[in-house]
Amino acid sequence: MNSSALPSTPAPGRPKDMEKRTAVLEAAMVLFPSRGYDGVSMDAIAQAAGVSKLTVYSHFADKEALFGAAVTECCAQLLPHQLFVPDPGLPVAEALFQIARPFVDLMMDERAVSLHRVMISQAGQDRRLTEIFFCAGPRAILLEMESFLQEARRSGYLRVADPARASEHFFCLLKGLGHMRVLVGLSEPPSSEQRDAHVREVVGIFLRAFAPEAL
Amino acid sequence: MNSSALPSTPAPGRPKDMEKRTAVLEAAMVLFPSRGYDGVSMDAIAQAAGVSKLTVYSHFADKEALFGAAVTECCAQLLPHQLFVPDPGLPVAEALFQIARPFVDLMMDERAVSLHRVMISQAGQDRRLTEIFFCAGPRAILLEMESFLQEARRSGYLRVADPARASEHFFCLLKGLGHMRVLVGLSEPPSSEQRDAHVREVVGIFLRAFAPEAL
DNA sequence: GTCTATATAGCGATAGAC
DNA sequence: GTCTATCGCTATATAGAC
Repeated sequence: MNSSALPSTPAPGRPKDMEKRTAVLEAAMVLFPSRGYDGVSMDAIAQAAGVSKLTVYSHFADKEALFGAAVTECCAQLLPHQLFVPDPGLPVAEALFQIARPFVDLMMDERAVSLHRVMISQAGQDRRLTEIFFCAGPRAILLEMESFLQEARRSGYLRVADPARASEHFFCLLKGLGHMRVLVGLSEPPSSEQRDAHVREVVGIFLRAFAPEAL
Repeated sequence: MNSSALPSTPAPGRPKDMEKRTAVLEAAMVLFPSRGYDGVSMDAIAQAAGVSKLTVYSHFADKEALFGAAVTECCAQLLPHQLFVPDPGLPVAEALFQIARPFVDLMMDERAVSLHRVMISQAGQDRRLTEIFFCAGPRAILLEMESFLQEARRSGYLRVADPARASEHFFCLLKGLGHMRVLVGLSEPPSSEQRDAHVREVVGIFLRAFAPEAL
């Protein structure tokens, strides 16, 4: 598409183009989650990016388009961070802990919390964007867990009739009331020790519910 | 305070006062949760209430005060609706179902969902308001469940070391992924049959995790 | 392609008539 | 106590100079 090797006309003038575009996008990725869609103006984004407002409009059609790009990029950057795959051959309880502990850290991450807030506050506005968020976030994690549970069932370590549903239960327990409290701004994220204790408790419940042998 | 029996001066002119006040408050209780704090203007509230904008300002100091009153009233109207007390003498599984089923209905109630959305989107704005919401909502339900679990433990029907934590787990499982999907606007609330099945599954998990005998 | 300056519109909150 | 009309401010989006 883009001819980039012509000496005379090296594509009519776009050297700093991408730099400014990413500056704008990065500013939007910080401001939108932290202050909400209505809470941040195009001026604020332009100022934070160190460019003029019209430069923002030259790269993104309007505010909604910039918001969509920012959310999409946030999803992409937050998730692959760590896709919870436990070491093979570990006892089930340990494997579950290795999956659960980074998940709790992710859920308490300030950026993830802000992203949740802004997606919830924009519910019903842009369905395609919601699906992007959900598929890149919750859905991806759930699928990872589902395949782990299928393997554990095949090996006889767990008795899960419906791995997809069991995955939902597991992560809902992990989020717990703590996530809700942080989401509404009532609590600070828990300490590392509190997270450890919480994860251990949840893993215990999950095992009592789905382990083949009775405790 | 208010002398209401003087024939000559029946309190200098306040007959329709409360009527308009409630009209304004009811309009705010509908509009704020559905369109968000920034999404609704004082003009819109005045128009929906059928009064002038200055009438709104005569009853509520500013937009924040009106928002606070609306949220507080929403909490009061949504909760006492049904404070989940099961019939005494019922089997534990049945009692849990009687607690859980109306809770799921409440969580899927459009007004409750909208209230969640607006509280989450306003996180960090007004801490006192957040506490009003949390105490009137989640906290009240959790305390009810906690006392039920204490009684069940005393009777030997359940083996819950920490009733408060077990209550959290129970309701987090009940909310499940479905609540999240509705919250972000990805799914419609589930059908009555789906809710039944979900509640039965969660009660089963809870019992396998906390019942004294193994399944 | 980028910036300063501006058009247009809507917001929260207020002043004065009845 | 209630309403019409308006101020002051800020937002999105655009027009013209370099």
